[in-house]
Amino acid sequence: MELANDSESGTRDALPLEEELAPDAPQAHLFGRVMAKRGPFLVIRTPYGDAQALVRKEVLDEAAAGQRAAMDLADHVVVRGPIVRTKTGDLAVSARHYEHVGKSMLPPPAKWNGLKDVEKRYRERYVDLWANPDVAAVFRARTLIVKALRSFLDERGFLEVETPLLHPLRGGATAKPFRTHHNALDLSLYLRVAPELYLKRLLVGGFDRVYELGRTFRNEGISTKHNPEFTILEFYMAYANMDDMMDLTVDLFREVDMVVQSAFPQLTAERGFDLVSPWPRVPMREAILHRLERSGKNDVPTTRWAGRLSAATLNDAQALASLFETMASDADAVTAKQLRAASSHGERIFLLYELLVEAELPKLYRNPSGEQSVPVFITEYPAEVSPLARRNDQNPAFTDRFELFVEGREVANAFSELNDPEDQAGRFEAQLVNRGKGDEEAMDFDADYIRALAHGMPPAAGFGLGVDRLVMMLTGQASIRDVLLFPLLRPEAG
RNA sequence: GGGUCGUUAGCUCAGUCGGUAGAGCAGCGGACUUUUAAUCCGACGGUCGCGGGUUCAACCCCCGCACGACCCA
Repeated sequence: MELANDSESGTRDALPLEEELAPDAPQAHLFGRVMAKRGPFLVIRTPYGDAQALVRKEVLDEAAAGQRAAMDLADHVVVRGPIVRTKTGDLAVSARHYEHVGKSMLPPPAKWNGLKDVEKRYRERYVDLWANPDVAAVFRARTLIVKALRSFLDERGFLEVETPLLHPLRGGATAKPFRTHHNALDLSLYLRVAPELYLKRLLVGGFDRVYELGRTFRNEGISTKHNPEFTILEFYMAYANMDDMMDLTVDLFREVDMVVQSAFPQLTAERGFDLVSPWPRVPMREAILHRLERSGKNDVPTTRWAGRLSAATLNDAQALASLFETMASDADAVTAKQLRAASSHGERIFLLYELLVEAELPKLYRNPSGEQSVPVFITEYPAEVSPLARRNDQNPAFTDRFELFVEGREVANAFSELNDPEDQAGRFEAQLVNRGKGDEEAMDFDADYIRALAHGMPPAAGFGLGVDRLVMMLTGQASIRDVLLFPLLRPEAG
Protein backbone atom coordinates (compact mmCIF):
# COMPACT_ATOMS: atom_id res chain seq x y z
CA MET A 1 0.00 0.00 0.00
CA GLU A 2 1.21 3.46 -0.87
CA LEU A 3 0.06 6.63 0.80
CA ALA A 4 0.90 9.50 -1.49
CA ASN A 5 -0.60 12.34 0.54
CA ASP A 6 -3.96 10.72 -0.02
CA SER A 7 -5.50 11.09 3.41
CA GLU A 8 -8.27 13.65 3.74
CA SER A 9 -8.32 13.85 7.49
CA GLY A 10 -5.02 15.58 8.17
CA THR A 11 -2.66 15.79 11.15
CA ARG A 12 -0.42 13.06 12.44
CA ASP A 13 -3.45 10.93 13.13
CA ALA A 14 -4.06 10.70 9.41
CA LEU A 15 -1.95 7.57 9.13
CA PRO A 16 -3.95 4.33 9.27
CA LEU A 17 -4.13 2.97 12.78
CA GLU A 18 -5.42 -0.51 12.14
CA GLU A 19 -2.55 -1.51 9.92
CA GLU A 20 0.44 -0.09 11.74
CA LEU A 21 1.31 -3.21 13.64
CA ALA A 22 0.73 -5.69 10.82
CA PRO A 23 3.78 -7.85 10.10
CA ASP A 24 4.09 -6.40 6.62
CA ALA A 25 3.60 -2.83 7.79
CA PRO A 26 2.05 -0.52 5.21
CA GLN A 27 4.35 1.79 3.35
CA ALA A 28 3.64 5.49 3.35
CA HIS A 29 4.95 7.99 0.88
CA LEU A 30 5.02 11.59 2.08
CA PHE A 31 5.69 14.67 -0.02
CA GLY A 32 5.80 17.96 1.79
CA ARG A 33 7.47 20.84 3.51
CA VAL A 34 9.44 20.37 6.72
CA MET A 35 7.75 22.34 9.48
CA ALA A 36 9.73 21.22 12.52
CA LYS A 37 12.70 19.14 13.54
CA ARG A 38 12.50 17.23 16.82
CA GLY A 39 15.37 14.90 17.42
CA PRO A 40 15.22 12.36 14.62
CA PHE A 41 11.62 13.37 13.77
CA LEU A 42 10.44 15.74 11.08
CA VAL A 43 6.97 17.25 10.89
CA ILE A 44 6.01 17.34 7.25
CA ARG A 45 3.18 19.57 6.08
CA THR A 46 1.13 18.23 3.18
CA PRO A 47 -2.02 19.72 1.64
CA TYR A 48 -4.02 17.27 3.76
CA GLY A 49 -2.41 17.96 7.09
CA ASP A 50 0.80 17.42 8.98
CA ALA A 51 2.47 14.03 9.27
CA GLN A 52 5.46 12.90 11.26
CA ALA A 53 8.50 11.24 9.73
CA LEU A 54 11.20 9.38 11.62
CA VAL A 55 14.49 9.87 9.82
CA ARG A 56 17.37 7.95 11.40
CA LYS A 57 20.75 8.43 9.85
CA GLU A 58 21.78 4.82 10.26
CA VAL A 59 19.09 3.56 7.88
CA LEU A 60 19.89 6.09 5.16
CA ASP A 61 22.54 5.65 2.51
CA GLU A 62 25.38 8.11 2.40
CA ALA A 63 23.81 10.42 -0.17
CA ALA A 64 20.52 10.63 1.72
CA ALA A 65 22.29 11.18 5.02
CA GLY A 66 24.17 14.07 3.48
CA GLN A 67 20.93 15.56 2.19
CA ARG A 68 19.33 15.16 5.59
CA ALA A 69 22.24 16.95 7.24
CA ALA A 70 21.90 19.87 4.82
CA MET A 71 18.16 20.19 5.29
CA ASP A 72 16.65 23.38 6.67
CA LEU A 73 13.17 24.09 7.96
CA ALA A 74 10.74 24.82 5.12
CA ASP A 75 12.58 22.64 2.61
CA HIS A 76 10.62 20.13 0.55
CA VAL A 77 11.35 16.48 1.16
CA VAL A 78 10.07 13.08 0.14
CA VAL A 79 10.00 10.30 2.73
CA ARG A 80 8.99 6.69 2.13
CA GLY A 81 8.90 3.79 4.54
CA PRO A 82 6.77 1.72 6.90
CA ILE A 83 4.37 3.32 9.32
CA VAL A 84 5.45 2.78 12.91
CA ARG A 85 4.18 3.57 16.36
CA THR A 86 6.50 5.82 18.35
CA LYS A 87 7.44 5.40 21.99
CA THR A 88 4.84 7.95 22.99
CA GLY A 89 2.11 6.36 20.89
CA ASP A 90 2.13 8.60 17.85
CA LEU A 91 2.44 7.40 14.31
CA ALA A 92 5.37 8.17 12.06
CA VAL A 93 6.64 7.18 8.68
CA SER A 94 9.98 5.54 9.36
CA ALA A 95 12.22 6.58 6.49
CA ARG A 96 13.78 3.86 4.38
CA HIS A 97 14.06 6.40 1.60
CA TYR A 98 14.71 10.11 2.13
CA GLU A 99 15.11 12.67 -0.61
CA HIS A 100 15.61 16.40 -0.50
CA VAL A 101 13.60 17.80 -3.41
CA GLY A 102 13.26 21.55 -2.86
CA LYS A 103 15.21 24.24 -1.05
CA SER A 104 13.86 27.23 0.84
CA MET A 105 16.41 29.99 0.45
CA LEU A 106 14.63 32.40 2.79
CA PRO A 107 14.09 31.89 6.52
CA PRO A 108 10.62 30.60 7.40
CA PRO A 109 8.34 32.43 9.83
CA ALA A 110 8.89 31.64 13.50
CA LYS A 111 7.42 28.24 14.17
CA TRP A 112 5.48 29.22 17.25
CA ASN A 113 4.22 32.68 16.40
CA GLY A 114 3.98 32.11 12.68
CA LEU A 115 3.38 34.88 10.19
CA LYS A 116 1.09 37.46 11.81
CA ASP A 117 1.90 40.77 10.15
CA VAL A 118 -1.24 41.44 8.14
CA GLU A 119 0.47 43.43 5.42
CA LYS A 120 3.13 40.79 4.96
CA ARG A 121 0.51 38.06 4.88
CA TYR A 122 -1.30 39.79 2.01
CA ARG A 123 1.86 40.66 0.11
CA GLU A 124 3.46 37.23 0.59
CA ARG A 125 0.36 35.08 0.40
CA TYR A 126 2.57 32.22 -0.82
CA VAL A 127 4.07 32.10 2.67
CA ASP A 128 0.80 32.81 4.46
CA LEU A 129 -0.88 29.83 2.84
CA TRP A 130 1.61 27.23 3.99
CA ALA A 131 2.46 28.85 7.29
CA ASN A 132 -1.15 29.36 8.39
CA PRO A 133 -3.39 26.35 7.74
CA ASP A 134 -6.52 28.28 8.76
CA VAL A 135 -5.87 30.73 5.95
CA ALA A 136 -5.55 27.92 3.44
CA ALA A 137 -8.83 26.48 4.73
CA VAL A 138 -10.67 29.72 3.95
CA PHE A 139 -9.50 29.61 0.34
CA ARG A 140 -10.36 25.95 -0.01
CA ALA A 141 -13.80 26.82 1.34
CA ARG A 142 -14.06 29.62 -1.20
CA THR A 143 -13.49 27.23 -4.07
CA LEU A 144 -16.11 24.90 -2.63
CA ILE A 145 -18.60 27.76 -2.35
CA VAL A 146 -18.08 28.80 -5.96
CA LYS A 147 -18.55 25.22 -7.11
CA ALA A 148 -21.70 24.90 -4.99
CA LEU A 149 -23.15 28.07 -6.51
CA ARG A 150 -22.59 26.67 -9.98
CA SER A 151 -24.07 23.28 -9.10
CA PHE A 152 -27.15 24.89 -7.59
CA LEU A 153 -27.86 26.81 -10.78
CA ASP A 154 -26.79 24.06 -13.18
CA GLU A 155 -29.19 21.64 -11.48
CA ARG A 156 -32.03 24.08 -12.07
CA GLY A 157 -31.41 24.44 -15.78
CA PHE A 158 -29.48 27.71 -15.79
CA LEU A 159 -27.00 28.16 -18.61
CA GLU A 160 -23.61 29.56 -17.64
CA VAL A 161 -22.47 32.20 -20.11
CA GLU A 162 -19.59 34.65 -20.53
CA THR A 163 -20.29 38.22 -21.58
CA PRO A 164 -17.86 41.07 -22.29
CA LEU A 165 -15.67 42.57 -19.60
CA LEU A 166 -14.80 45.45 -21.91
CA HIS A 167 -17.83 47.69 -22.23
CA PRO A 168 -18.22 50.70 -24.51
CA LEU A 169 -20.83 52.16 -22.13
CA ARG A 170 -21.29 52.34 -18.38
CA GLY A 171 -24.26 50.29 -17.32
CA GLY A 172 -25.79 47.61 -15.16
CA ALA A 173 -24.94 49.27 -11.87
CA THR A 174 -24.38 52.74 -10.48
CA ALA A 175 -20.63 52.73 -9.88
CA LYS A 176 -17.48 54.45 -11.06
CA PRO A 177 -15.77 52.43 -13.79
CA PHE A 178 -12.16 51.84 -14.75
CA ARG A 179 -11.32 53.24 -18.17
CA THR A 180 -9.16 51.56 -20.75
CA HIS A 181 -8.49 51.84 -24.47
CA HIS A 182 -8.38 49.55 -27.47
CA ASN A 183 -5.59 50.68 -29.79
CA ALA A 184 -6.54 49.14 -33.13
CA LEU A 185 -10.11 50.46 -32.97
CA ASP A 186 -8.99 53.62 -31.14
CA LEU A 187 -11.88 52.97 -28.82
CA SER A 188 -12.41 54.09 -25.24
CA LEU A 189 -13.72 51.26 -23.13
CA TYR A 190 -14.74 50.62 -19.55
CA LEU A 191 -14.11 47.54 -17.47
CA ARG A 192 -17.58 46.28 -16.63
CA VAL A 193 -19.25 47.31 -13.39
CA ALA A 194 -21.89 44.59 -13.89
CA PRO A 195 -22.83 42.00 -16.53
CA GLU A 196 -26.54 42.76 -16.13
CA LEU A 197 -27.45 44.40 -19.40
CA TYR A 198 -25.75 41.73 -21.52
CA LEU A 199 -27.39 38.92 -19.58
CA LYS A 200 -30.82 40.44 -20.11
CA ARG A 201 -30.14 40.73 -23.84
CA LEU A 202 -29.81 36.95 -23.70
CA LEU A 203 -33.32 36.72 -22.24
CA VAL A 204 -34.52 38.56 -25.34
CA GLY A 205 -32.60 35.99 -27.38
CA GLY A 206 -34.54 33.14 -25.79
CA PHE A 207 -32.10 31.85 -23.20
CA ASP A 208 -34.64 31.76 -20.40
CA ARG A 209 -32.30 30.89 -17.54
CA VAL A 210 -28.76 32.27 -17.64
CA TYR A 211 -26.05 33.08 -15.17
CA GLU A 212 -22.57 34.49 -15.11
CA LEU A 213 -20.05 34.15 -12.33
CA GLY A 214 -17.04 36.35 -12.83
CA ARG A 215 -14.90 39.33 -12.11
CA THR A 216 -16.30 42.84 -12.01
CA PHE A 217 -14.47 46.12 -11.53
CA ARG A 218 -15.42 49.27 -9.68
CA ASN A 219 -13.09 52.22 -9.41
CA GLU A 220 -13.87 53.10 -5.83
CA GLY A 221 -12.26 53.16 -2.42
CA ILE A 222 -10.77 50.15 -0.73
CA SER A 223 -12.13 48.96 2.60
CA THR A 224 -12.80 45.79 4.55
CA LYS A 225 -15.82 45.31 2.28
CA HIS A 226 -14.52 46.66 -1.03
CA ASN A 227 -11.81 45.54 -3.41
CA PRO A 228 -11.54 47.22 -6.85
CA GLU A 229 -12.02 43.85 -8.54
CA PHE A 230 -14.42 41.37 -7.07
CA THR A 231 -16.49 38.39 -8.08
CA ILE A 232 -20.14 38.72 -8.85
CA LEU A 233 -22.83 36.15 -9.54
CA GLU A 234 -25.83 37.25 -11.54
CA PHE A 235 -28.61 35.03 -12.72
CA TYR A 236 -31.80 35.75 -14.67
CA MET A 237 -34.92 33.67 -14.87
CA ALA A 238 -37.69 34.28 -17.39
CA TYR A 239 -41.31 33.95 -16.29
CA ALA A 240 -40.29 34.38 -12.66
CA ASN A 241 -40.87 37.29 -10.31
CA MET A 242 -39.33 38.74 -7.19
CA ASP A 243 -41.15 36.34 -4.87
CA ASP A 244 -39.80 33.34 -6.77
CA MET A 245 -36.35 34.87 -6.37
CA MET A 246 -36.69 35.16 -2.62
CA ASP A 247 -37.62 31.48 -2.36
CA LEU A 248 -34.71 30.55 -4.60
CA THR A 249 -32.34 32.75 -2.58
CA VAL A 250 -33.20 31.00 0.66
CA ASP A 251 -32.58 27.60 -0.95
CA LEU A 252 -29.34 28.80 -2.51
CA PHE A 253 -27.86 30.15 0.72
CA ARG A 254 -28.87 27.15 2.77
CA GLU A 255 -27.59 24.65 0.23
CA VAL A 256 -24.23 26.37 -0.20
CA ASP A 257 -23.86 26.76 3.54
CA MET A 258 -24.44 23.04 4.13
CA VAL A 259 -21.51 22.31 1.85
CA VAL A 260 -19.27 24.67 3.83
CA GLN A 261 -20.45 23.43 7.21
CA SER A 262 -19.80 19.81 6.41
CA ALA A 263 -16.34 20.40 4.88
CA PHE A 264 -15.07 23.17 7.16
CA PRO A 265 -16.89 22.98 10.50
CA GLN A 266 -14.08 24.93 12.17
CA LEU A 267 -14.94 27.99 10.06
CA THR A 268 -18.65 27.95 10.81
CA ALA A 269 -18.72 27.12 14.51
CA GLU A 270 -19.25 30.56 16.02
CA ARG A 271 -21.74 32.63 14.13
CA GLY A 272 -23.89 35.60 14.96
CA PHE A 273 -26.53 34.60 12.39
CA ASP A 274 -28.87 31.71 11.79
CA LEU A 275 -29.79 30.64 8.26
CA VAL A 276 -32.25 27.95 9.34
CA SER A 277 -34.94 30.07 11.04
CA PRO A 278 -37.43 31.89 8.78
CA TRP A 279 -36.12 35.00 6.98
CA PRO A 280 -38.39 38.02 7.35
CA ARG A 281 -39.48 39.95 4.26
CA VAL A 282 -39.88 43.60 5.23
CA PRO A 283 -40.90 46.51 3.00
CA MET A 284 -38.40 49.34 3.32
CA ARG A 285 -40.82 51.87 4.78
CA GLU A 286 -42.02 49.33 7.31
CA ALA A 287 -38.41 48.63 8.33
CA ILE A 288 -37.86 52.35 8.92
CA LEU A 289 -40.98 52.64 11.11
CA HIS A 290 -40.08 49.46 12.98
CA ARG A 291 -36.62 50.81 13.71
CA LEU A 292 -38.07 54.10 15.00
CA GLU A 293 -40.43 52.22 17.34
CA ARG A 294 -37.42 50.39 18.77
CA SER A 295 -35.40 53.58 19.22
CA GLY A 296 -33.67 53.35 22.60
CA LYS A 297 -34.82 49.78 23.23
CA ASN A 298 -32.89 46.51 23.08
CA ASP A 299 -29.54 48.19 22.31
CA VAL A 300 -31.01 50.04 19.35
CA PRO A 301 -29.64 53.59 19.62
CA THR A 302 -31.97 56.54 20.04
CA THR A 303 -32.45 58.78 17.04
CA ARG A 304 -33.63 62.33 16.57
CA TRP A 305 -36.01 61.07 13.91
CA ALA A 306 -38.08 59.10 16.42
CA GLY A 307 -41.36 60.89 17.10
CA ARG A 308 -40.93 63.23 14.11
CA LEU A 309 -41.31 60.68 11.33
CA SER A 310 -44.59 58.81 10.87
CA ALA A 311 -46.10 56.50 8.29
CA ALA A 312 -48.02 59.50 6.96
CA THR A 313 -44.82 61.50 6.49
CA LEU A 314 -43.16 58.62 4.67
CA ASN A 315 -46.02 58.61 2.18
CA ASP A 316 -46.15 62.36 1.67
CA ALA A 317 -43.37 63.68 -0.54
CA GLN A 318 -43.95 67.30 0.49
CA ALA A 319 -43.95 66.54 4.20
CA LEU A 320 -40.84 64.37 4.01
CA ALA A 321 -38.95 67.00 2.01
CA SER A 322 -39.66 69.69 4.58
CA LEU A 323 -38.76 67.35 7.45
CA PHE A 324 -35.43 66.71 5.71
CA GLU A 325 -34.83 70.44 5.50
CA THR A 326 -35.60 70.85 9.20
CA MET A 327 -33.33 67.96 10.19
CA ALA A 328 -30.52 69.15 7.90
CA SER A 329 -30.54 72.63 9.41
CA ASP A 330 -29.41 71.22 12.71
CA ALA A 331 -27.37 68.15 11.75
CA ASP A 332 -23.61 67.72 11.51
CA ALA A 333 -22.06 68.83 8.24
CA VAL A 334 -21.73 65.37 6.73
CA THR A 335 -25.28 64.33 7.51
CA ALA A 336 -26.67 67.67 6.39
CA LYS A 337 -24.93 67.27 3.06
CA GLN A 338 -26.40 63.80 2.61
CA LEU A 339 -29.87 64.95 3.57
CA ARG A 340 -29.76 67.84 1.09
CA ALA A 341 -28.32 65.65 -1.68
CA ALA A 342 -31.42 63.45 -1.64
CA SER A 343 -33.48 65.19 -4.27
CA SER A 344 -36.54 62.97 -4.68
CA HIS A 345 -39.02 61.24 -2.41
CA GLY A 346 -37.58 57.84 -3.27
CA GLU A 347 -34.00 58.90 -2.59
CA ARG A 348 -35.07 60.29 0.78
CA ILE A 349 -36.73 57.05 1.81
CA PHE A 350 -33.67 55.10 0.71
CA LEU A 351 -31.35 57.43 2.61
CA LEU A 352 -33.42 57.04 5.77
CA TYR A 353 -33.16 53.32 5.41
CA GLU A 354 -29.39 53.46 4.99
CA LEU A 355 -28.83 55.94 7.81
CA LEU A 356 -31.22 54.52 10.37
CA VAL A 357 -31.93 50.89 9.68
CA GLU A 358 -29.19 49.01 7.90
CA ALA A 359 -26.66 48.79 10.73
CA GLU A 360 -29.41 47.90 13.24
CA LEU A 361 -30.87 44.99 11.28
CA PRO A 362 -29.08 42.34 13.38
CA LYS A 363 -30.69 43.78 16.51
CA LEU A 364 -34.11 44.25 14.96
CA TYR A 365 -34.54 40.80 13.46
CA ARG A 366 -33.54 37.77 15.55
CA ASN A 367 -34.28 34.07 15.53
CA PRO A 368 -36.90 32.66 17.95
CA SER A 369 -34.34 32.05 20.68
CA GLY A 370 -33.02 35.58 20.26
CA GLU A 371 -29.47 34.29 20.22
CA GLN A 372 -28.68 34.97 16.58
CA SER A 373 -29.74 37.42 13.93
CA VAL A 374 -31.58 36.20 10.86
CA PRO A 375 -31.19 37.27 7.23
CA VAL A 376 -33.65 39.97 6.20
CA PHE A 377 -35.15 40.67 2.80
CA ILE A 378 -35.82 44.38 2.47
CA THR A 379 -38.42 44.96 -0.26
CA GLU A 380 -40.22 47.84 -2.01
CA TYR A 381 -37.23 49.88 -3.12
CA PRO A 382 -38.06 53.30 -4.53
CA ALA A 383 -37.98 53.50 -8.32
CA GLU A 384 -35.53 56.43 -8.24
CA VAL A 385 -32.80 54.24 -6.78
CA SER A 386 -33.67 51.20 -8.91
CA PRO A 387 -33.14 52.20 -12.53
CA LEU A 388 -33.42 48.70 -13.94
CA ALA A 389 -36.22 47.25 -11.81
CA ARG A 390 -39.88 46.74 -12.72
CA ARG A 391 -42.38 49.03 -11.04
CA ASN A 392 -44.88 47.59 -8.65
CA ASP A 393 -48.29 47.20 -10.31
CA GLN A 394 -50.17 48.73 -7.34
CA ASN A 395 -47.72 51.49 -6.48
CA PRO A 396 -45.48 52.49 -9.40
CA ALA A 397 -43.31 54.76 -7.22
CA PHE A 398 -41.76 51.57 -5.87
CA THR A 399 -40.24 48.57 -7.55
CA ASP A 400 -40.50 44.82 -7.12
CA ARG A 401 -37.00 44.63 -5.75
CA PHE A 402 -35.31 43.25 -2.66
CA GLU A 403 -31.91 43.26 -1.08
CA LEU A 404 -30.80 40.58 1.31
CA PHE A 405 -28.93 41.58 4.46
CA VAL A 406 -27.07 39.21 6.75
CA GLU A 407 -25.64 40.73 9.93
CA GLY A 408 -26.49 44.15 8.56
CA ARG A 409 -24.40 43.61 5.46
CA GLU A 410 -25.85 43.63 1.99
CA VAL A 411 -25.12 40.32 0.28
CA ALA A 412 -27.65 40.11 -2.56
CA ASN A 413 -29.82 42.32 -4.71
CA ALA A 414 -32.67 41.10 -6.89
CA PHE A 415 -35.74 42.34 -8.68
CA SER A 416 -38.39 41.72 -11.22
CA GLU A 417 -36.83 43.07 -14.38
CA LEU A 418 -38.02 46.16 -16.17
CA ASN A 419 -38.93 45.05 -19.71
CA ASP A 420 -40.78 48.12 -20.93
CA PRO A 421 -38.43 49.91 -23.37
CA GLU A 422 -40.12 53.28 -22.97
CA ASP A 423 -39.94 53.20 -19.17
CA GLN A 424 -36.33 51.99 -19.40
CA ALA A 425 -35.44 54.84 -21.77
CA GLY A 426 -36.93 57.27 -19.27
CA ARG A 427 -34.85 55.78 -16.46
CA PHE A 428 -31.68 56.11 -18.56
CA GLU A 429 -32.61 59.75 -19.21
CA ALA A 430 -32.90 60.27 -15.47
CA GLN A 431 -29.43 58.77 -15.05
CA LEU A 432 -28.09 61.29 -17.56
CA VAL A 433 -29.68 64.10 -15.59
CA ASN A 434 -27.88 62.82 -12.48
CA ARG A 435 -24.65 62.67 -14.45
CA GLY A 436 -25.18 66.29 -15.41
CA LYS A 437 -25.47 67.09 -11.73
CA GLY A 438 -22.07 65.54 -11.11
CA ASP A 439 -23.00 61.96 -10.26
CA GLU A 440 -19.98 60.02 -11.52
CA GLU A 441 -21.70 56.72 -10.80
CA ALA A 442 -24.65 57.32 -13.12
CA MET A 443 -25.22 54.98 -16.08
CA ASP A 444 -24.96 55.81 -19.76
CA PHE A 445 -27.93 55.74 -22.09
CA ASP A 446 -27.68 52.33 -23.74
CA ALA A 447 -29.63 52.63 -26.99
CA ASP A 448 -28.86 49.07 -28.06
CA TYR A 449 -30.29 47.76 -24.80
CA ILE A 450 -33.47 49.77 -25.41
CA ARG A 451 -33.63 48.27 -28.91
CA ALA A 452 -33.24 44.78 -27.40
CA LEU A 453 -36.14 45.45 -25.03
CA ALA A 454 -38.18 46.73 -27.95
CA HIS A 455 -37.86 43.29 -29.51
CA GLY A 456 -39.64 41.95 -26.46
CA MET A 457 -38.03 40.65 -23.29
CA PRO A 458 -40.04 38.03 -21.43
CA PRO A 459 -41.11 38.92 -17.92
CA ALA A 460 -38.20 37.89 -15.76
CA ALA A 461 -36.49 38.29 -12.44
CA GLY A 462 -32.79 38.73 -11.85
CA PHE A 463 -30.44 38.27 -8.96
CA GLY A 464 -26.99 39.58 -8.11
CA LEU A 465 -24.66 38.36 -5.40
CA GLY A 466 -21.29 39.56 -4.15
CA VAL A 467 -19.44 36.27 -4.03
CA ASP A 468 -16.59 37.63 -1.92
CA ARG A 469 -19.04 38.88 0.69
CA LEU A 470 -20.84 35.55 0.66
CA VAL A 471 -17.54 33.81 1.33
CA MET A 472 -16.76 36.28 4.12
CA MET A 473 -20.12 35.60 5.69
CA LEU A 474 -19.99 31.81 5.45
CA THR A 475 -16.37 31.47 6.57
CA GLY A 476 -16.50 34.13 9.29
CA GLN A 477 -13.92 36.51 7.83
CA ALA A 478 -14.12 40.18 8.77
CA SER A 479 -12.27 41.60 5.77
CA ILE A 480 -12.70 41.03 2.05
CA ARG A 481 -8.90 40.80 1.85
CA ASP A 482 -9.10 37.62 3.87
CA VAL A 483 -11.10 35.93 1.12
CA LEU A 484 -9.06 37.28 -1.82
CA LEU A 485 -5.84 35.43 -2.53
CA PHE A 486 -4.11 38.56 -3.79
CA PRO A 487 -5.96 41.70 -2.65
CA LEU A 488 -4.94 44.97 -4.27
CA LEU A 489 -2.25 46.76 -2.25
CA ARG A 490 -0.08 49.70 -3.04
CA PRO A 491 3.23 48.52 -4.48
CA GLU A 492 6.00 48.22 -1.95
CA ALA A 493 8.34 51.20 -1.78
CA GLY A 494 11.67 50.74 -3.57
C1' G B 1 -11.31 61.98 1.94
C1' G B 2 -11.23 62.38 7.80
C1' G B 3 -9.80 60.19 12.60
C1' U B 4 -7.10 56.58 15.64
C1' C B 5 -3.22 53.12 15.94
C1' G B 6 1.10 50.70 14.04
C1' U B 7 6.18 50.26 11.41
C1' U B 8 12.77 47.90 16.14
C1' A B 9 17.11 41.37 13.76
C1' G B 10 14.61 36.62 8.65
C1' C B 11 9.78 35.81 12.01
C1' U B 12 7.10 37.11 16.74
C1' C B 13 7.81 40.90 20.07
C1' A B 14 10.23 43.93 24.48
C1' G B 15 12.78 48.61 24.93
C1' U B 16 11.92 52.34 31.82
C1' C B 17 13.12 59.29 32.71
C1' G B 18 16.10 61.33 26.18
C1' G B 19 22.20 58.61 27.96
C1' U B 20 26.39 52.42 24.07
C1' A B 21 19.94 48.18 20.92
C1' G B 22 17.23 43.36 23.80
C1' A B 23 14.69 38.26 24.05
C1' G B 24 12.63 33.78 21.91
C1' C B 25 12.49 31.24 17.48
C1' A B 26 14.97 30.86 12.62
C1' G B 27 19.87 30.86 10.21
C1' C B 28 25.44 29.45 11.06
C1' G B 29 29.31 25.92 13.80
C1' G B 30 29.20 21.74 17.12
C1' A B 31 26.91 17.81 20.48
C1' C B 32 22.77 14.54 20.94
C1' U B 33 19.25 11.27 18.05
C1' U B 34 11.94 8.05 19.79
C1' U B 35 11.04 13.79 19.58
C1' U B 36 6.06 16.55 20.83
C1' A B 37 7.32 24.64 20.72
C1' A B 38 13.03 18.51 21.14
C1' U B 39 17.38 19.62 24.20
C1' C B 40 22.55 21.41 25.20
C1' C B 41 27.13 24.48 23.95
C1' G B 42 29.24 28.42 20.82
C1' A B 43 29.69 32.43 17.56
C1' C B 44 26.78 35.65 14.52
C1' G B 45 22.74 38.78 13.45
C1' G B 46 20.27 46.21 13.41
C1' U B 47 19.71 52.34 7.80
C1' C B 48 15.03 51.26 15.09
C1' G B 49 9.91 52.64 7.84
C1' C B 50 11.95 57.39 5.16
C1' G B 51 13.28 62.76 5.46
C1' G B 52 13.84 67.01 8.35
C1' G B 53 14.00 69.51 13.28
C1' U B 54 14.97 70.21 18.79
C1' U B 55 19.11 68.59 21.99
C1' C B 56 25.77 67.85 24.42
C1' A B 57 22.98 63.35 23.24
C1' A B 58 16.86 60.83 19.81
C1' C B 59 14.10 54.01 18.84
C1' C B 60 12.11 57.67 22.53
C1' C B 61 10.22 64.63 21.79
C1' C B 62 8.34 67.86 17.31
C1' C B 63 7.08 68.39 11.83
C1' G B 64 6.46 66.11 7.12
C1' C B 65 6.18 61.75 3.99
C1' A B 66 5.51 56.40 2.76
C1' C B 67 3.12 51.80 3.71
C1' G B 68 -0.48 49.12 6.53
C1' A B 69 -4.61 48.11 10.03
C1' C B 70 -9.18 49.65 12.20
C1' C B 71 -13.27 53.14 12.50
C1' C B 72 -16.08 56.98 10.00
C1' A B 73 -17.78 59.06 5.24
